[in-house]
Amino acid sequence: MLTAERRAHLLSVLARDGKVLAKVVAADLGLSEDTIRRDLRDLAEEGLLQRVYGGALPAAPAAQPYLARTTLATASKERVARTAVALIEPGATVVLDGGTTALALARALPASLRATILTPSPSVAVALAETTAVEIVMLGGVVHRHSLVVGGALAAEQIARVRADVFLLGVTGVSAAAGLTTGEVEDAATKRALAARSAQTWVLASAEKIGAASAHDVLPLAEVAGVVSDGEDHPELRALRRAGVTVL
Amino acid sequence: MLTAERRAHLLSVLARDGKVLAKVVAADLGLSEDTIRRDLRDLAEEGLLQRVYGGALPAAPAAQPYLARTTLATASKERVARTAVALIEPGATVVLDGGTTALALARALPASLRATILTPSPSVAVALAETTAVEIVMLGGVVHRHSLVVGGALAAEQIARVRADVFLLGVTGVSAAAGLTTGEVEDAATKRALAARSAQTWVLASAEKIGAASAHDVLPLAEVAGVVSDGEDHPELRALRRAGVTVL
DNA sequence: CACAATCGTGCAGAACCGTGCAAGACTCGG
DNA sequence: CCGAGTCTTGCACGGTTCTGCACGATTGTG
Repeated sequence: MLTAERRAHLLSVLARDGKVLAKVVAADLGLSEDTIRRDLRDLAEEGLLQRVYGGALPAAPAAQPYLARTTLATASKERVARTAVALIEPGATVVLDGGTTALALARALPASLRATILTPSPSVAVALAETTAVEIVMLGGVVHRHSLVVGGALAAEQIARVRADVFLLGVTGVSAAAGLTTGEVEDAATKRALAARSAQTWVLASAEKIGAASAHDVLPLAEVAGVVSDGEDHPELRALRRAGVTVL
Repeated sequence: MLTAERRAHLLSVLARDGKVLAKVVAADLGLSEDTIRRDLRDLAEEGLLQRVYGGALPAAPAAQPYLARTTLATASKERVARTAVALIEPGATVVLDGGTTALALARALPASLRATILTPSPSVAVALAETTAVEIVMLGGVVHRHSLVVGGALAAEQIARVRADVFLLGVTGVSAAAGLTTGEVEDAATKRALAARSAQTWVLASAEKIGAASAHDVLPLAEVAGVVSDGEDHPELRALRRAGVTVL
């Protein structure tokens, strides 16, 4: 029996029973417990299982690497994401902003979509790499800790050389009165720059953003192609429509 | 019996049983184990099977050597990460490469560390943002799907304007004979460029990289300040030390 | 606290590996 | 047909890796 075989057997027992008892497996395979223990030690070293007294258990649920903190996408954000997918045409060059709604959109993209997606957000880039086959261009710059988006001179310089078909913009406030607003002054500048270099700008705004206003202006509503939201019956959405804004 | 015949037989046994035992096949064919071993070695070199102690197994589904591992930082990588933390001095400007070992390092950094960390990897940037207070500079460029690292002209251009104190380099192979190697040709170029712009380069190499060689040369060992690894007693590490390489 | 199960470690024997070497088989030009 | 060169094969040797056992330490249990 080969070492690799034996280890595969250990892992399959683990998968089947949810645990491995060194003693039992040793008897099953006709080997000494020492050998099994050594295998378990090595497998634990590789992170494939978790060693415990008497045997082993499945590896600790490998602490979700990223976005553990980034709050999970709410149902509202997911609805917005699904609607916004339709805005991305095959072959287009798209700028996908940062933020949890954009992240939900990145995850909602069909795996087969062919497009080029530019993003200022490392977490969006990771999500895209994991779940889609699009070409991903990461903007460089200083990473803003709270919003997880790049900014600064380096980002501005790169943005100035970009030309995109669609910009999917995330903000923290959308209101008929205040327009589009966000909480970070520097993010606002980056978003404005991205909008200026894109043929169309669509706003991704989950329900709780509607009617809200934050500290820094991003753009007036007149400069965007429309807003993607949910919760049709929200009075503020009606106000936006009356003001001539397209709302999906 | 012709060599080609014999090898075809080995592969068919492998396909039938899922494994090949050198001893058994040698007896079956009436040949010495040496001959079989040589065949297995050559077939493994061609990537048609995977050599293991005692025989061979089907070639590893070389598919996703990166992403699958992204989630699990093995104990070895974590040890390397903890050792490497000492290389980052407060206030320094550090380039932290991509890869799982670098990711483990990002997570191992003390939350209070003050430093500027430049990285070509979105996942490293996310990890740094989540667990540390360092200033994070994300390099821009096309995100390489497998390695989760940026590359291309945009990245090269930015790197050319960087000047860092320390570069913590991740590779997939470190050997006294082949030097530092990695699996992606473009990543190799990016890593070289980063090394060229850093005062010191240290290699992060968890145990399984030691003695391994991949397809593309990154740097000769002479051009790095040292290698951070674990598994003190590895013979290849002794060889590296004899060759004058600093090993932590 | 006492007892049993389990663990880690050191050790020796066995299995396995790579390498060098020599004999034989094959190839190819003359 | 012949001989030089190359390739293949089996063997011998030294080194490495794996495995089971012994022993003392550690952990779990009543």
